[in-house]
Amino acid sequence: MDTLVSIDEVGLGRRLRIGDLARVSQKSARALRLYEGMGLLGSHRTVGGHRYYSEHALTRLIWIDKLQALGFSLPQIRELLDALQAANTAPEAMNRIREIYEEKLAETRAQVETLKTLAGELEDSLRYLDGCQVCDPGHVLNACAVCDQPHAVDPPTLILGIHRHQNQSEGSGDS
Amino acid sequence: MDTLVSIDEVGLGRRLRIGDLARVSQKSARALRLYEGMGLLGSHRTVGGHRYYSEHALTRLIWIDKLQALGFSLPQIRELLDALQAANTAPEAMNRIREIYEEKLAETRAQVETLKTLAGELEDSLRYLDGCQVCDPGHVLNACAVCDQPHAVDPPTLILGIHRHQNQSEGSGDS
DNA sequence: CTGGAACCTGACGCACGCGTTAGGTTCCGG
DNA sequence: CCGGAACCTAACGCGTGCGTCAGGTTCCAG
Repeated sequence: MDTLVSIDEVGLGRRLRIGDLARVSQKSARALRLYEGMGLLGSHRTVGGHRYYSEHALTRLIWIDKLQALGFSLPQIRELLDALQAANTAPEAMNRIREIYEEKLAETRAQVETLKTLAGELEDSLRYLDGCQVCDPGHVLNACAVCDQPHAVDPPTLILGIHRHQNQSEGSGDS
Repeated sequence: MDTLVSIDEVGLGRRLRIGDLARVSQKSARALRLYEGMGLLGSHRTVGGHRYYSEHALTRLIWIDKLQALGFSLPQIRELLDALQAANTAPEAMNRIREIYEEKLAETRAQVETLKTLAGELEDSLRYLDGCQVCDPGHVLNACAVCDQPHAVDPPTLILGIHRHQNQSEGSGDS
């Protein structure tokens, strides 16, 4: 069915080649080699030097992907793994993970709030622009520049920033 | 022409020097010059070449900052301004803005959902790690590697990715 | 008028996460 | 056994957003 190599019957686990893993993981082969070079992902090699991966590699890649989405850089992910290696006992290692995850959780929640706020500002701006629908279509941009027609509300920040007067040269200052 | 009048009394309002603007905007002077070079921010110059900004510059910078937080790159912000310049009528310009903002709004909402999901996974992982608290402190990392103690639930993805066996070389034995 | 702070224009550096040749080797179905 | 697809390493390139000299000029309080 799949282009996946003949695997199932082998019983030795899934031996994915780099192209296969790239496909299933949605990463490029380049990325996989990079991750390996950075110590984020292991591989086996054939005598000829070709990489082979077990199915665990996919788990690892999904993990990496999520951490990336959470804002970890690859070096940071590396540090996380290093911290594990450095730990002598399992609880010690897990506590390190816990610390990092807790910190990231707080960051992520904050980021969610930030984005929600910004989304709200986008909504405000879009609502504000509804007022522009009624502008005279012949209204010259320069004469309007974010519309001097009466609006129900004050221009949101995301609109105000667009105002003329800022780009190359302002005319003599005047509101 | 140039209303380079010395507006002493206006005080804090107008005529900011680059260092002043940098302070109030939380941007570096380097960034301000960069923005200007990219056409995102205008300035006046003294005869000697020093930059001066009106208070509108701060509005523009706040705008830029929010767009950056929304994921716009500086070139994209530039394009946005270019699109405005290219528009002949105000409604045309505003419709362009509207399109871009609507698209970004959708993106942002999606991003919020993604981050919420990931935050949830972090929470799951932290809860899971609670089970590790009871591990034998002498538990050797290699013998545990994300703990082989009984947990109430299955390891979340953000924990599974940590499992040993992936880094440099796997032992051939599957676990 | 003067001195030191602030500013100016290059220009190079850096961190990040890959993409993309280039030139050669290996693998595997037929 | 063969040929083309897939793989290998090495190395340079790119887009993004600045930081950071270096070397010189300007501004303004005193």
